[in-house]
Amino acid sequence: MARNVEFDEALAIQKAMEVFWKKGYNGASLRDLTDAMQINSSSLYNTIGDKQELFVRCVQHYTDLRKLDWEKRLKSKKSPFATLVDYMHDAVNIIINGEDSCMAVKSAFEVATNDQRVKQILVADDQRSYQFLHDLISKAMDQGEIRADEDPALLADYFNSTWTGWYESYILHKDPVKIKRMAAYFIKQLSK
Amino acid sequence: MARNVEFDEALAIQKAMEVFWKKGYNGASLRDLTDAMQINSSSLYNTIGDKQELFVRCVQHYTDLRKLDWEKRLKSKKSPFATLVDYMHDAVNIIINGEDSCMAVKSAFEVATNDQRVKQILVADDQRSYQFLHDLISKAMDQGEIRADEDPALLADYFNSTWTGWYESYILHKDPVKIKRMAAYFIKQLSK
DNA sequence: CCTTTTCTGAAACAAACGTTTCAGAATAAT
DNA sequence: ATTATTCTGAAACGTTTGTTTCAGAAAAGG
Repeated sequence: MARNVEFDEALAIQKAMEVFWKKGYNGASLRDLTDAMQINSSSLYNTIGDKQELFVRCVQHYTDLRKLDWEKRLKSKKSPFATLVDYMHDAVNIIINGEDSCMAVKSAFEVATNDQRVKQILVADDQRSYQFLHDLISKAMDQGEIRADEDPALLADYFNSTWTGWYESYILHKDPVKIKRMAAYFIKQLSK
Repeated sequence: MARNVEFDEALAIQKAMEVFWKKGYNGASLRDLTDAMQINSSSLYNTIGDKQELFVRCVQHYTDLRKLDWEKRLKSKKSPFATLVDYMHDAVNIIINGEDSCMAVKSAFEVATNDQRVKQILVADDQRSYQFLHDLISKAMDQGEIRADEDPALLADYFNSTWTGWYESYILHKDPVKIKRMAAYFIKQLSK
């Protein structure tokens, strides 16, 4: 008996995510957001909610995309170690070619200490990332592709936390070679 | 022929730094800042300048403190490797016991992409950190304390970027053991 | 002590903030 | 076609933002 929502909510979230990604939570104003989403603030408040709720949805969306990527990679027909190397390679390219650093990392430092819902989403994301790495590392050890004298759980944690510093390094130095050399060193250490 | 500034500027910068450190640049309001500094905004604008200028001064102050710490450590009478291990140990304790993560890291992700002056200060800080590590690693190699088959420049870069991820990990998981195990693994890899 | 310069406190500033209101347009079901 | 319900756009809401103003208090130098 009534009208339907006019705008594409998924698309609007995507656009809002890009704004938050670039400007951060506090740096993005509601005008910035509604301009990008191409909707009126009344529509936003009627459907999604306030700024915090919108941010939560955007972070969720961001981590959903990563989840899909990991699931796809786990189905790869390459060997576990080759899949790991591919993943590392792609991640380095994202750091080097991306316009902004990882939204999950930025959000962890800016808002995860204050907003428990955001923190929870990021924790879940981090655990999936860990699981992905742990899976591949364990399999690679079983197949003798990487040395098996280390704890895969430790290696997964270590791997998982290594990226973040590379993002920071690239923000400061914009030096692709630096990142590539660190990645190569990391891979070399895993295998030997 | 006239009055002197009434407040202690160094102390005021220290207080402002603590606010920025905790809330970030965009999250800290001028009221938050002047409340902590215990000065009127007119005094702030007469002496230091606007919010951006104040932030620059705070980041500068933060990195000055780090510089002093590195200089002190370089004068240590312990061996280079022992100094490195001490440094790592202290850094882990700061991550675990500190109320907030590193202000340099937070600022890199929040403002270094927009504010060139802040970026410049952080780059200089990063280079000093690199130099500190490179010094110790080179000396430790010369003395046979760590294996000398790696490039000290690469190791210093790698070392330098490793911390950041540990801060993120601790924000999300608040797990001291996780951090300590990663630190132990790192040290073990250097020496063997 | 008096003058001159400077600093301080409180108030005010316009602009921007996140959010709400509401009349009217839109549309699904009757 | 009418009705009932919902969505949209523009405007306005009260706060808070960063910044400025200015009268008066403070004090160094003559």
